[in-house]
Amino acid sequence: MNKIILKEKLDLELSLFSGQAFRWEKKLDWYYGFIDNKFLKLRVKNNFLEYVCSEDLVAQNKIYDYFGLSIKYDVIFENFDDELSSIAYQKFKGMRVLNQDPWECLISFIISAWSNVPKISNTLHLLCKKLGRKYTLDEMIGYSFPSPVQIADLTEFEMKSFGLGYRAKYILKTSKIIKDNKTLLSDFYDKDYIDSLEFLLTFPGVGDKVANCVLIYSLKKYNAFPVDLWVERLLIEDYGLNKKMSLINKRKWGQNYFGRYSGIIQHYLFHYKRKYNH
DNA sequence: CCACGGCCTGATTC
DNA sequence: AGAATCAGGCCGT
Repeated sequence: MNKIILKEKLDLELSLFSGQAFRWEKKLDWYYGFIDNKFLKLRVKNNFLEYVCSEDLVAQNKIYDYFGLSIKYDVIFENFDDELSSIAYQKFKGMRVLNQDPWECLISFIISAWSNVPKISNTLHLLCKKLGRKYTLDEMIGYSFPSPVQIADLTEFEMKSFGLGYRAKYILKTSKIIKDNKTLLSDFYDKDYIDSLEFLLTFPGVGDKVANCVLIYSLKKYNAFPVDLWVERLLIEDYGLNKKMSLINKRKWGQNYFGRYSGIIQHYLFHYKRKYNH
């Protein structure tokens, strides 16, 4: 067993099950899933993040980075004077915006379009079970996320058997674009928000919302601001935006109002709205 | 540039 | 029961 000292509060339940990642499983007090493409389990105990790896050891800094633990959330929220944001922060303290694998994140959010969390999880599981490498840890089985090449070689018929529906061709086309250019996504770590956004928008099945999800949940663009159904309702009902305003203008308004870390604040507000307001 | 309708699918509702 | 409706949007017109 390995340990990481926590200086920031970390709530695994909130971080892993707040709609940003779809493949974690909880059993007893452990959370099983993949970080850096390696199967492991995690739990938090007495200010330590404990973890056990299946085969290959995961570098400690990769885990640290996955939960974005170098970012001080207290500072972000203390420096931003907004009642609803403070309430959401106090309620869900310990919920971290993850830095996932960009490739898996991209596919996950293309699948998420006009769908729901259980369905997204199920589809991803079927896809990984079909193509991923199998790992075991305790009694749990995990399948790694397939590469672009592996997915690109599937037929549309096979894809639809995962329940992908009309998204199947988006996933296929996107995989084929990335297939021959492996650094295409990780290159965005070094590029700014606008360049990354514009490039992501060229992928089929990727619009403004999905692109912003990939930017905030995997590429560390902390001012990315996905406007989904819930955030849109929030902006209209709680921040007085005009219903008629276009989605992109709502997104820009959010980025301007919530500032440099608007994406992190967005995640708290999204979770708050979704949980308490329907 | 903006508004609108159609869309795979599985769960839930009536 | 079986038809409508709904759900973390995107694309084409």
